[in-house]
Amino acid sequence: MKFSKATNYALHTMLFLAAFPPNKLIGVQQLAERQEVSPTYLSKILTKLVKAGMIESTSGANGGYRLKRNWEEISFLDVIHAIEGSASLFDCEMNHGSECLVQKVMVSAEEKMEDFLKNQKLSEIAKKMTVVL
Amino acid sequence: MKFSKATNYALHTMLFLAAFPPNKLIGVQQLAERQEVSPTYLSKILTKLVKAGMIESTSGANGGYRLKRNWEEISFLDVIHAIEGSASLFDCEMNHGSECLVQKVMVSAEEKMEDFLKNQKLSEIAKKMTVVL
DNA sequence: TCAATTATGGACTTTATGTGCCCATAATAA
DNA sequence: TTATTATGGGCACATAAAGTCCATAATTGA
Ligand code: SF4
Ligand code: SF4
Repeated sequence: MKFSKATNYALHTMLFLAAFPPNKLIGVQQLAERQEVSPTYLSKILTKLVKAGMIESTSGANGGYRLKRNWEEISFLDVIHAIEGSASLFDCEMNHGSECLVQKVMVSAEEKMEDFLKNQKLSEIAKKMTVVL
Repeated sequence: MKFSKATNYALHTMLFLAAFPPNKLIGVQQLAERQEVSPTYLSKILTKLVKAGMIESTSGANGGYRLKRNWEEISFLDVIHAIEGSASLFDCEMNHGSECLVQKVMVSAEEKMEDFLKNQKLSEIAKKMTVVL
C-alpha cells in the first residue's frame, strides 16, 4: 500500500512544466535528468499523461512536451488517477450485498483523501513552490 | 496502490471476534474457513494482531484467539496499521528540505483518510452489521 | 530527399512485495 | 504422554512495479 514511484515522477514533471515557459517544448531527456530517472521509463509515464489529456507531445527534432491549455484546473488527484488508475483501493472480490459496511467505511475513507487531493490544483502548488523540484 | 488482502482478512477477523461471545476462544481453523483463506496464512496475520496487542492467543487444546479487554476502542486505522505498517504512503527518497510542498500535500491527504478511519471503531461498525461476514 | 532527432509502443528482464505452504518447535489441556 | 493449538523460519509461487531494449512513426533541418 504505497504510491508508486511513477506517481511521484508524474507529479514532479507536471509541477516542473507548470513553472516552465508555457508553449515551450521540453524533451524527456531533460525531464529525466532533473528527476534522476531513466528517460525510457519516464517516457512511458509521460505517454500516460498525454493520453489523459494533461500534456501534449510533438515528435521530431526540437520536439517534446508541454502542458495543455486547461492545465490550470488539473489537480493532484487527476495526475494520480492518470497513473494509478481509478479503481477503489479496497477491492473485495466477494459481494455480500450492497449494504456491506466494511466496504462502505473503506470507500468513504478513500473519498476523504480524494476530496482533499481534488482541491490541490497544480497551479496553486506550483505558485507556492519557491524552487521547483 | 491497494490495500492488501491481509488487511481485509484482519478487519474481518476483528469484526467477527467483536460479534463473538467474549472471552470464548476460537481457533484459526474456523476463522480461516469462514473467510475462505488458508489457515497457515491467516495465522501469520493473527500473530501480527497479537503483537499489536489487539487480541490474545492461547496455545494447546481448545486454544485459540479472543479480543483483549480494550478492544472497544480499537479503530479501523489501528488494524490497518498493525498489518500494513505506519509508514507514509508517499515516501520520497530525496530530501529537499522540510518545506517540501509535494510531500506536505500528500501527507495531508493521507491524514484526511486516517482521521476518518481513526473514528471508525470496530465496536460501532460491528454493532451496525446485521450479519457478520 | 536524406539524416538527425524525438515520441510511441511492444516485448522483455529484473526487482520487490504479497500470498501461501511446509515443517519444526513451544505451549497447553485432557 | 498424547493430542491440539499457536509461533516462527524458510521456501515457493504469483503479481505488480520498475526499468531496459528495440523497432517504428513523425518532424525538423540540411
Ligand atoms: S462483508 Fe463486504 S468487505 Fe467483507 S467480504 Fe463481504 S463484501 Fe467483502
Ligand atoms: S520536492 Fe519533495 S517530494 Fe519532490 S523530490 Fe524533493 S523531497 Fe521529494
